[in-house]
Amino acid sequence: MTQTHEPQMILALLGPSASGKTALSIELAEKLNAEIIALDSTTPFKEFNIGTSKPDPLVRKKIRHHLVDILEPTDSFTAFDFVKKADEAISDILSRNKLPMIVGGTYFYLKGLQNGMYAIPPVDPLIVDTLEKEFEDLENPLEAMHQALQAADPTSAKSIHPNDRYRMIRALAIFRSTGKKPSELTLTHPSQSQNRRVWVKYALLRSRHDLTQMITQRTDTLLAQGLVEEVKNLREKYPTAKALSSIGYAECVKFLSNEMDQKQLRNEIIEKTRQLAKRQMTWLRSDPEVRFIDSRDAERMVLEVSNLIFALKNKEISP
RNA sequence: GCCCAGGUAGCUCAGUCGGUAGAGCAGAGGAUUGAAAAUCCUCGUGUCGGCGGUUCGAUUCCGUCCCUGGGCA
Repeated sequence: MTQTHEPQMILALLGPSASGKTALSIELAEKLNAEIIALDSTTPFKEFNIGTSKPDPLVRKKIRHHLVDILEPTDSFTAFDFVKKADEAISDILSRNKLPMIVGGTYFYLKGLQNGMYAIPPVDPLIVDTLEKEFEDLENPLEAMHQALQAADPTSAKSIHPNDRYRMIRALAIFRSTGKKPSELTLTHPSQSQNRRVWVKYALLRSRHDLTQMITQRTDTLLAQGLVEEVKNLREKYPTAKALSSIGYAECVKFLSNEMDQKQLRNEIIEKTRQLAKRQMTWLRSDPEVRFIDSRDAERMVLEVSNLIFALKNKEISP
């Protein structure tokens, strides 16, 4: 660790869906002179507005948001794309002497950003297609897949459940495409200054009861804002857009195809969102670095973070 | 009023040729490295509608009552 490079602090504000991250992030960003990077899988897409609960343009004029509205609805977006773009945004924000603040609930992306991703070229989709076809006609595709994986990379076969079709295909595709065993790949970080970075991660904690209420409330708001109409247009213009299968959108698509009524639509969006929130909580609990806070602790957070920034600038602590 | 079909887990329903019961969904917990708002794993005791009868033993058979559908009057 050289003393010539001062540590760089990155703040993350996490929490389950509808926990109130967005509102709090605006407040914090103003007080901490921060810019926001959206940690989200659907927010990058233009025209997906209501269902993604994007901050409105007025707010975004005040506080700069990165990774929002950067892609056409039919573009693809992966964890790797996120890591690359988020890393660029971090460097950019730091170069302007501001605080990068990552806000969102897609923890899988954050993990990639913090720990790095496999340094392999993208797998040709054709390889995946071929693999799918190879197995689909067999009498027991899952078992055959697992056996193939066992032969290619026993370590992966041990850690991937025989029913986890998606991960088996991915591992086999990596093996076929690179000739390397997925279990032997190492993670590489896109940024050279990675070891200077200090991560401070907070997560908004809410009681299950409160969260359910907030999810219900938000679902009603989205519907009142015209989510169905938005989906109707998007489905006509971009029927193949991947984001149409995300929560809120997928349910509206079903509603528009008369597969459910208005009441079921509302209930299913609430249900799916709650299930998402539950999975998000599992990620957060598994990370010992995450500090859980109550939304009323915003002032304390500002103080803590300000002190940390000051300390880092004066090199009182080392990363 | 009569006839038929039902009343079993929070919901939808299997099942027990009589030995106190199990799936899907919901719910809870977990995993997770290029689709992740995706995908996958684990977790199932409930007066088997009430009361009586037969029986060593009834949720299962019989009787009766109640409730819900549907039909006939």
